[in-house]
Amino acid sequence: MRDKELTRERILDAAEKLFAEKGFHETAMDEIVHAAKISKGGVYFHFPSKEKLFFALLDKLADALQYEVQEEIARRRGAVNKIQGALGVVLKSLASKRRLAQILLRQGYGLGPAFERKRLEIYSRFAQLIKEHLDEAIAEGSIPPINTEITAYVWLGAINELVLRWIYTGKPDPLTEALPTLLEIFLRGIGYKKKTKKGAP
Amino acid sequence: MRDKELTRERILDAAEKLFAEKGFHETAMDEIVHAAKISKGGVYFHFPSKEKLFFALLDKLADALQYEVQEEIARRRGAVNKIQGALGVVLKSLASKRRLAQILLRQGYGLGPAFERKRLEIYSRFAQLIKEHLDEAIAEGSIPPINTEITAYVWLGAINELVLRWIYTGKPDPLTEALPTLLEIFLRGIGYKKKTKKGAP
Amino acid sequence: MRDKELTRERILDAAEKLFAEKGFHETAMDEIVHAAKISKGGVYFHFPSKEKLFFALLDKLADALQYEVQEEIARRRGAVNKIQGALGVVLKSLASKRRLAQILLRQGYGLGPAFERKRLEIYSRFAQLIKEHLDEAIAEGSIPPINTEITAYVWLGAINELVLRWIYTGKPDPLTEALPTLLEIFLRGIGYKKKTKKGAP
Amino acid sequence: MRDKELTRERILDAAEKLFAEKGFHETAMDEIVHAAKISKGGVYFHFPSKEKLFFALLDKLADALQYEVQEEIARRRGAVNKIQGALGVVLKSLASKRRLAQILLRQGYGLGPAFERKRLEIYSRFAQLIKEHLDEAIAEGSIPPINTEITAYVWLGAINELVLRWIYTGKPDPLTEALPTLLEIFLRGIGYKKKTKKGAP
DNA sequence: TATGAATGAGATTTCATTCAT
DNA sequence: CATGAATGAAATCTCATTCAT
Repeated sequence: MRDKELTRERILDAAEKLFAEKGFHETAMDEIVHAAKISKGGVYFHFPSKEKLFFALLDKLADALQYEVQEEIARRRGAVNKIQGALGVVLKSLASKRRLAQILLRQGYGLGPAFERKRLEIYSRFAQLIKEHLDEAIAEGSIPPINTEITAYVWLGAINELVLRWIYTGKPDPLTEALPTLLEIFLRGIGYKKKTKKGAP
Repeated sequence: MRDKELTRERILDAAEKLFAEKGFHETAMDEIVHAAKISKGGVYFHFPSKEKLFFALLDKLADALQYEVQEEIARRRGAVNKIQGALGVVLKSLASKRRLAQILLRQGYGLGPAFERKRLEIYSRFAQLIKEHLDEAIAEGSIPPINTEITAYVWLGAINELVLRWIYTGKPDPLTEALPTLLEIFLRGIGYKKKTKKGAP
Repeated sequence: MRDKELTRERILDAAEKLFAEKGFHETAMDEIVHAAKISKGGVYFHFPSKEKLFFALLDKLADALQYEVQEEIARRRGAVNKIQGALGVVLKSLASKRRLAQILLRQGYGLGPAFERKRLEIYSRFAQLIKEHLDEAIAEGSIPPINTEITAYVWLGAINELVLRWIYTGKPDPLTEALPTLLEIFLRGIGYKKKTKKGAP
Repeated sequence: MRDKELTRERILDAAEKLFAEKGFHETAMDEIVHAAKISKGGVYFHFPSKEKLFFALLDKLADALQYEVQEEIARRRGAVNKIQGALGVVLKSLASKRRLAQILLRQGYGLGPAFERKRLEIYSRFAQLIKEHLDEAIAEGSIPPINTEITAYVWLGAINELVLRWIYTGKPDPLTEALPTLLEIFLRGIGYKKKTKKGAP
């Protein structure tokens, strides 16, 4: 029982490392088998195919990130504040876990319909999260009405691109240095105006 | 003499169709050979490898799009106006040429370092274009200072994601329906304020 | 477990037959696969490339021949006598195993540097064997001093050429008919004088 | 007319260089075409196939070497003396023209029956030359009777192996350093006794 | 004579997956 | 649960040769 879980984890860890470094097609099952110190049959016992293994990994990573984000959201008050916190967590997480970023943001494109569906599903989870709080912010009156669905995808895409660029060029260093500009663009983009201290013009 | 160019085009056309439909790895050279009505050796005479063929295609498509964008930019006056025009052209182009979108935005991720480098190179061309005009807008005083490089990538990523989603879900239909929201978010995000008619409050 | 070894042998046997008959380049992996009654992947499981398979075969054959030679050497007394025995064994072996001769003597030339290095390595094993006993014969006083290294290669080359000619022209028939002349040339060449019965002039 | 010959020579030169360096199979017609600064069709105009080109080259080189050898033979008197001169010329020629050695001695093995036939034909030319003078030496009474055909091939093989080893290991350096040992082995091998000055025992 | 684009059969190699042990 | 030898379809790429210009 316990061992079973351990083996599964070992496989997922090996897969995470290799998929992140080399991509899905460039990684051979043999390599995963070797890195996980298990046999071929062993991997196929736990995961029925390479594709399913990849998807299981995506789910695992997305779940973990979503969990962190939701923790942060729960910790904060106010829709816009929650959003700011969430963005910060995402950037910090991706910055500190390069592999996570590589797999979640880079892999799963152009690998055929099944892969794209999976990616879309995962992204829509996060888009939904953003959308909800944007809708809440509008309801609160913190920001003017806007198409929150499009906005959510705009934000996801923006983050995706910035992180990808950071992975490859190393800029900005650290990645989180982009956070203030990003927040400025995002919040201004949705018409949010910082509350000024009393007596401001 | 002339025929040489024609054959090259025929190969590129076949490759464009197939790569767009099925992706890089899912497309076999045999299929391209067949679709282009040429022999295997013929393809390899013009392109030394499948990868090089793919890159040549990316360049060709990116060049065409960039050309359209720059035409539009040249046609307009005023940095912000140019930017608006450019975004419109990009969205319209991608909307009307699904293949272009599929190849430029979807392929080339997670296919290994060489592919990512190429994608980065192409994206940076467009980022540079955006950046230049943003800098100009700041110089003109049309918008307040901002990190224009990050902004450029934010925009590219946002467009990328929206188009990808459109390709898969068909929403929004038509894609260009997203343009007003997009412009609103983008322009507001950079602090641009629509010039109000004289006498407005 | 045991089967693994058997498969390996089956592949090597098929390769021996085909390489001997048709040469390295003229033999397709497909033919070996078919002759060995195994799958393509099966061959590649045991040998990572056609070249490596060829080298493994060379080693196997050279090992076997060397073993026979050393057995004969151990069986005899006296350096010159050992040498005579060894030459006899080599010629008899090559004469009775045409394939061995074809592969060891004919293949591996002009197939690129890696092949030549291998051939050189194998030949130097036999050259070393000859050299040792020549040195011993000198030490014993059976023959006058001479450059034994050059002599060893001279002998190898001579045998090589004779056997090659025999393979192609069938002359001399049988090959071993050349043995007396060969021994005469070789032994006289190193200044060895047959011990004459007592009282000879 | 003159140009035709020049082009032919340019092709042969390029082929000589490449075949010597990389071997027959490793050398692509494209490379020869490029090195000879001619077009594909041009090469095929002068030589109907790659194989024929190779054979033409072998003939050219063998002819040149044979010419040198015969010049030397004509210059000397006495069968044994002629033989000594011929061996010296061969070794000096091969030593100074590495390419010649590489092609004449290394190539043409294991490349299929046509190649072997060609090699045999060329070697038999030289074997014949040696045999003739050995027979003469016997007729002169300079050496005792012996199987001169076998002896001729023994010598050829010995030279072949020594030169091959020199090409790869660089030893002996210079190659001609092996000449005295070689002559000693060869001449002693055929029972030749150096004429001693008057009054020798 | 010369060119070089085009041919197309064929070669080696890869790799996800299976299954007897 | 685990092993790893074996499968076999499929993929990319090579290259001697041809032929219209």
